[in-house]
Amino acid sequence: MDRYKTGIRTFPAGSDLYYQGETSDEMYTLLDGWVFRYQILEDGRRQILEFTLPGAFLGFQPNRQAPMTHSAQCITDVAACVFPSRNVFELFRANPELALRMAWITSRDWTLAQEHLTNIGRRTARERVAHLLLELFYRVRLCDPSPRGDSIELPLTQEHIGDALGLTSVHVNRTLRRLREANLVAVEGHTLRILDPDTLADIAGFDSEAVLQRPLSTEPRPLHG
Amino acid sequence: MDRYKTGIRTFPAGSDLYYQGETSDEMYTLLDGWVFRYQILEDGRRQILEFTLPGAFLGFQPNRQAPMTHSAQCITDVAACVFPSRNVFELFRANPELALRMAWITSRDWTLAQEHLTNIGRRTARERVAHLLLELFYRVRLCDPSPRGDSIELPLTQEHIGDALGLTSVHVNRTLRRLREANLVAVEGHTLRILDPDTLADIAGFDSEAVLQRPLSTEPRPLHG
DNA sequence: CGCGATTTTGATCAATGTCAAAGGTGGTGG
DNA sequence: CCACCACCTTTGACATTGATCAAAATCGCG
Repeated sequence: MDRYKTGIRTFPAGSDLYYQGETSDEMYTLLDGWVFRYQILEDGRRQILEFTLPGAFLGFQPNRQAPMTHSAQCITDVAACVFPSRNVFELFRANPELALRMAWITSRDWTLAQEHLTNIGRRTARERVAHLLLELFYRVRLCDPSPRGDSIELPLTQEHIGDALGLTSVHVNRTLRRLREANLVAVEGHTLRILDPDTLADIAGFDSEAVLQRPLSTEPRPLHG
Repeated sequence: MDRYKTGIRTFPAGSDLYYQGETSDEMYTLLDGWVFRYQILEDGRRQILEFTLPGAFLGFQPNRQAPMTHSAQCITDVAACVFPSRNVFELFRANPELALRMAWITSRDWTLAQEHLTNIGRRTARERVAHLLLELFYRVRLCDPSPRGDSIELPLTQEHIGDALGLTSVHVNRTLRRLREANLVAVEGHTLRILDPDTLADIAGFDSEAVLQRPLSTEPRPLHG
């Protein structure tokens, strides 16, 4: 895989890796920083589909000539490994193991999207927020297992959270306050502390197995890095 | 692929192909009938993730030992081609083209899930219903191009629609009535007629390209059939 | 014909959105 | 080092959407 990369590039916070509606001839392995995928409606309403962490693979679309179905924006400054998407399928044909990993990665993304669908479609604001915070907490932990403790760095605004959960940022604010008042979480600045993970998981109906989906040793690993 | 199938089986309407929380050692190519994938919360709330039509591939999960993250239920009587999932990865390794197709299929499912996320998260009830009806209309048409015309058979209850859209069936009913009163659609029994596709697409913010995603000839085809 | 499931409608209620304005915060340039 | 500015958070008052509860009408089917 390394042979095909065009190099490592950095992107400033707020910039987009690619845009919905345009074709993209690059793919990315996120090395450092946070990115989110999102869709925009004509009138500006925004749905955040997923927050992606280092290790994520971005920009793959099975149909290369088709315009991207979503955009991807950097939340923080980002470092990413860039690949041309020109010859993905040839590459996959030449390296079956890569195709397998791609299937694995896409499938995991899809499972996460399903959790998000259920979260948005069938849970209350309180449950949704609790669920997202737990998801991000455990995903960040998984991504960087070193800092044991009850807090992570969370570079999101309340608007990000709202757009991911189908809520307004105002309502996210009120919901977070109530969770704070119940001594379940503490969100100060860009730090999230999970004070009562069990109660929170109970509220959220959070199943860490379903959300985290680690690869098994006998099965494919991530594409890169 | 055919060499690996254990055979064609039929399932009655209302039965489940597999259940969330259990492991499954079978995969299915849907040959005839409608199926939906769904998740259930502890208290019974249900989220329908996707309605699947003939040609769909069901039951693949990258991590075979893990319990299924969702269930799959037959809406109508169903005929499906059944495969053991025991040795998917060996199979994929032996047939790289299959892995590629799997990546393609999963990626398409994921794209559809993204549309659903935006639909549920950021659209009003009226927009959601319009969007779903158009999606199903065009997908059914794509699946069976023979019956040109403005109507399709739609074997869903209003509760199915509600559970797919994060609404109650009561509200779906009222919303459908308003769409009918505006002469946009006609839903009688199990037949859906799209009377004014353009206005409807306008309301729904519906982009048929994004939802339908046909394979290109140079790129992978569906797994089977 | 009769029964269970589904659709339809009404009345009322709760959750969340909208609008508006007042604090905070961090970063940047003078 | 300070002042300013853009952006973010927080809070209040009020509006609206969609949920809930309940009951009647209708449909499909044995």
